[in-house]
Amino acid sequence: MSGEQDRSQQKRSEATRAKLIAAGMEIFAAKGFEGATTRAIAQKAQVALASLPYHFRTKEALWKAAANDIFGRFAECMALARAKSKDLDSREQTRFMLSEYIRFTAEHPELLQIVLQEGISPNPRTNWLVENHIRPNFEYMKSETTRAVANGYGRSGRADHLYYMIVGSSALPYVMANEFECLTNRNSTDPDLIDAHVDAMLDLFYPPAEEPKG
Amino acid sequence: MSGEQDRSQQKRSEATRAKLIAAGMEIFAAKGFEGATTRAIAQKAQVALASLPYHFRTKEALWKAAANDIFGRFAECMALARAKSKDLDSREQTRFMLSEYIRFTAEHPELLQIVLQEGISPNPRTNWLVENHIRPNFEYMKSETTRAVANGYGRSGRADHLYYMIVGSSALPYVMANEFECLTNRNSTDPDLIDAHVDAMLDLFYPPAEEPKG
DNA sequence: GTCTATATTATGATAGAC
DNA sequence: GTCTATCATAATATAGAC
Repeated sequence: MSGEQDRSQQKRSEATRAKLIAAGMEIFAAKGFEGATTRAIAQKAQVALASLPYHFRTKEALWKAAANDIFGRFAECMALARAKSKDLDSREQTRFMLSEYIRFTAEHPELLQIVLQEGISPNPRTNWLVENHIRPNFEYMKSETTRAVANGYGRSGRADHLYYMIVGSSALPYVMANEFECLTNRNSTDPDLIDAHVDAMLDLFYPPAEEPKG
Repeated sequence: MSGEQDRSQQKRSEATRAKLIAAGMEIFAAKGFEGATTRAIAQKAQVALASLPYHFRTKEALWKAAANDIFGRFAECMALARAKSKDLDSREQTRFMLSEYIRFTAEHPELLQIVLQEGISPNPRTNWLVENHIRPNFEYMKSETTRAVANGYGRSGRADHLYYMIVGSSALPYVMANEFECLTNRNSTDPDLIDAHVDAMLDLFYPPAEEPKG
């Protein structure tokens, strides 16, 4: 029946789109927009080169689709973390959110890699990223750090510096996983290393409440 | 006289080399090795395209020359800082070294930008960078953090994480100066902002000795 | 919808005049 | 040593068969 054929073709089309987004994400993250080639993306996705302009019209449209995809996953992860931690006290909630942020970054370094690649030098994608995805997270992180200071356990100081300090110290081992391994002969995404990193980060930015003596 | 002509031509040749290195540094930092084009470099240097292969044979050789140049400046800056702070006590010395590191990064974001661009994904340049330039700095930073812990004012924890945490939180506002401005409408290299960032970093990683009470 | 084939442009490197 | 002109290749995007 043609109805079944339609559905089957639709599924195959959707699968091609998804493969292109996954391959694009990987290569955009690794090489940046200009360094990534559509040939390399199509090859990694194992589809014909012409599928890319067919599904996304341009390289830039694929890039935006990849960015939307990874930021969507990130938003889901953060929403889940917020739901999970809603009954904790303020300090423990903040600590949990930061630890989940670090773990997401370790599992999906492409997020920060794409942001970095396009945030370094002016290009048409910086503004798009900032207004569509980065600013909401920046505002959330600001509210979180403000609340932490108000409740007596957070670092004071400029919110914009604090944002970049937290992002930088959270993400660098995973963004530079390649260099990390080259330098230390260890994989920064080993569960042991991630745990140690999370502990060090929490201790640095939001140390636990001191045990009452005696 | 031909001797004078020789010297004059030698000077002009040296100037062309220097212009290519400066232009290359800027463009490699902004776009990465693969995203940078020799045409763009030659144009920014205001020399003919053919001057690049003449002086450096390949794009890769120019990239190495640019990396050597910026790491050379960095080493000079750190040596000077060490000399200047040699009479301070351990804590103040460490604080001074970190503040000079941050200020160098703010003035020369190309250093970390180049490291980032090539440290994200495996390529023939990662190893070269690590063994020629990054490892010595990593070892120095490790000795510094170890000494800080031994003397009771440093953060304990894994030295490799501490390295990436310090580098990430020091450099991100300047590496992403473009995004920073887009997001906050301020220039991260404003002297006021740099001072505030240095203060926040020192307070976070190496807080000053507590004033004795009364 | 997917493929092969191709038009067009831009790239890294080279040749040869001056 | 520097330039203009060019080669050979690889890039993005499109055309057209199936």
